[in-house]
Amino acid sequence: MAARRVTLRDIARLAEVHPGTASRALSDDEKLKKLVNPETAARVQRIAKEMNYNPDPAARSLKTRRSHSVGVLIPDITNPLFPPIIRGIEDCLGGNGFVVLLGNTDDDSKRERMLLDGMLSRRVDAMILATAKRDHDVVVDIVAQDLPVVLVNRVLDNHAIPSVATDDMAGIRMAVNHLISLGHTKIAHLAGPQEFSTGANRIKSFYLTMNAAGIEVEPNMVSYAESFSQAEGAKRCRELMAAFPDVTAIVAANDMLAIGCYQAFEESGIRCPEDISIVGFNDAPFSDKISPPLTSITFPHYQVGFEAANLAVERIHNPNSATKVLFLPPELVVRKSTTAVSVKLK
Amino acid sequence: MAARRVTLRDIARLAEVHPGTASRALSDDEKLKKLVNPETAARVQRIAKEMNYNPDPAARSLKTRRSHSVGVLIPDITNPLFPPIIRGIEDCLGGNGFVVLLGNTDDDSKRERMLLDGMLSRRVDAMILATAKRDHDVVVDIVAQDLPVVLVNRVLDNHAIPSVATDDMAGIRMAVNHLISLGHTKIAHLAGPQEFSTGANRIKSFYLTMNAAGIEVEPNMVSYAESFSQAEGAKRCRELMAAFPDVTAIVAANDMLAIGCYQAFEESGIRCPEDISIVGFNDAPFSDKISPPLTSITFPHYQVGFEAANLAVERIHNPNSATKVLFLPPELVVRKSTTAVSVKLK
DNA sequence: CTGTTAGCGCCTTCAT
DNA sequence: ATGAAGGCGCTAACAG
Repeated sequence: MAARRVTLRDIARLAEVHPGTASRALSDDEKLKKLVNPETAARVQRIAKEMNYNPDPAARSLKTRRSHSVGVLIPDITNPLFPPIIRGIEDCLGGNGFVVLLGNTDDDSKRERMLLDGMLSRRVDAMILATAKRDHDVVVDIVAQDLPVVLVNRVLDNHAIPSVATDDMAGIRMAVNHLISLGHTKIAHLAGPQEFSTGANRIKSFYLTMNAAGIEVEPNMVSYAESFSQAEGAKRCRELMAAFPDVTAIVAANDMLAIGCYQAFEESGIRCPEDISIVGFNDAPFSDKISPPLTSITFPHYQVGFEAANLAVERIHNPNSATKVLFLPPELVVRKSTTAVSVKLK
Repeated sequence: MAARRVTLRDIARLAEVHPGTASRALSDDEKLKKLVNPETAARVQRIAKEMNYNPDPAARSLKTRRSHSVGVLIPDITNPLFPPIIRGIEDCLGGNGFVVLLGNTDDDSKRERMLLDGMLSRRVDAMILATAKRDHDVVVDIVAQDLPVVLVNRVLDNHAIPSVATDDMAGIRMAVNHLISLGHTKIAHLAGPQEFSTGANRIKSFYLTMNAAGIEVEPNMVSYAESFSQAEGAKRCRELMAAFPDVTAIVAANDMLAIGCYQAFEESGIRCPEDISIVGFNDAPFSDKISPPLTSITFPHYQVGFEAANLAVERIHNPNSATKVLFLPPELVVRKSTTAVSVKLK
């Protein structure tokens, strides 16, 4: 079995033309294709289809220096934020004839480096990173190689690289204003790691929005999580609640952190939303199913992935295209974890 | 920038040997490597490292007919069951120098075919399928091409292909016996699609276990969902509750279906677990966070993926290795969605 | 132990 | 409009 693969020469022989001609007839490049007699071309194409000929990507790639693959680096596919983004990326890339090489970095630079090297040596045509730090060495390395890069979800401070994300500042603004409109003023922020744009922009927006509303943020009422994880959420929340028993609401930098807070609440018998309101960010799948259903900031994950892939394709075809930085709008989803302040007896 | 890539001839020239020798010195194949003078080999390797030489995968692949990539087909990465499995697959494969090509089929054969063709033409060294039907045409096509295949999560009726999954029958047995031990006898089964081993084995085990306990299953107290989705779960649950108001417990073929039931319960004011107990299957992430936390059958998703990849690697290196079918043990996780029967006033 | 040679399958410039 | 020829970077069979 395993019949020998049909090759360009096979179909050339059958069509009674030279392989070179067959190649042109089958070329995607319109300019080349026009150089061949329409009838011959048609015949070649028909035969190719009949034999269901597929050009060998290795051979083609050896010649053209294109692998028709793009590398995608994410922190961890197990984080529910990423599956829809990846799905968007794959759908777009697949539709354009590319294949994706996926890698999980766990936000560990050594791992990231290794994975990147592997992809580079496999000659990916572009990289899509969901792992970017605010000023990311790896990114500059890649651009130095003249390889197209696009960032998803996290962006650079200087917006120097094509990126697609949601507007973190706008999202947090909605979250804070929602709480304020509910009568809250003692609002804490559980911030994410500041090395990522997501962490940094969200905290910045928190301060800005609070100030704009004329509410002063007490020092230390902003707590820094070291990672976007449930465990960190729980830990920081405990500290926060101990230090500020009169806080009536928390803006968490993402849903994982918020879910960690749930755990801390439960431990100390704090009821949500009766005693405290909380809003998350990302609207991860299942944020609506947990108890209480989490008020969160949602954004179109799938589209973010899709558009990022689109930018990558654009860059591959035209490396000098403009450096687009695209923000898709977030939305507030009010569920059961937020409610109007009640007088809280100390 | 983008200095021309360093090639085998470059390092051969620097090492003052013939490219052929350099190739051997750098070969992974120990048998070949031994044919070269240790000193020469060392020199070549040193220079290769200094120049940080990376063999061109396209060229190598053109020659060797190996791509060092394996294709992975799953129904939908957005289904929370899959991320940990994929992570396991990637970790194992990555550790063995392979790269993963991922595709989402949505359980649609046309899509599957297309994706498969793409991967085949890219000369993947093996395929891992999480999409298998109980007798799967696509699978036989792949084996016909002499390409290693391994199945994850879903297996074939005849176990003719290397596979890794959990023991569905054992899992359901635990679920049913748990319910019985809680005093339930009016137990319904919300079955999954019968085209998949998961659906078929779970229903089979349901009947077997009920019978073994001397409980007769009333006709129609088993309902068939057309897909493993929340929507189907809700729909079938409504029908079930309407037809059998005296049911006190449901065994759902997976968590998605169970969550759908939650929705149906809520609609008709049925309390869980007070009025009805339910157990799911898969213990998807967040099944512990929903309300009430779902009693479910868990199994080591990551390991299942990892082992499947392992089998694939084994097969790549030795196509004639035994056709292993590996079942990892499931476990019952009791949470809040199941409780002892209470007398139910009609 | 090492050099030689001959492609793998495709694209593309140069002739014709 | 098509044929011819060379080579992308690497490996492997064959000499020496």
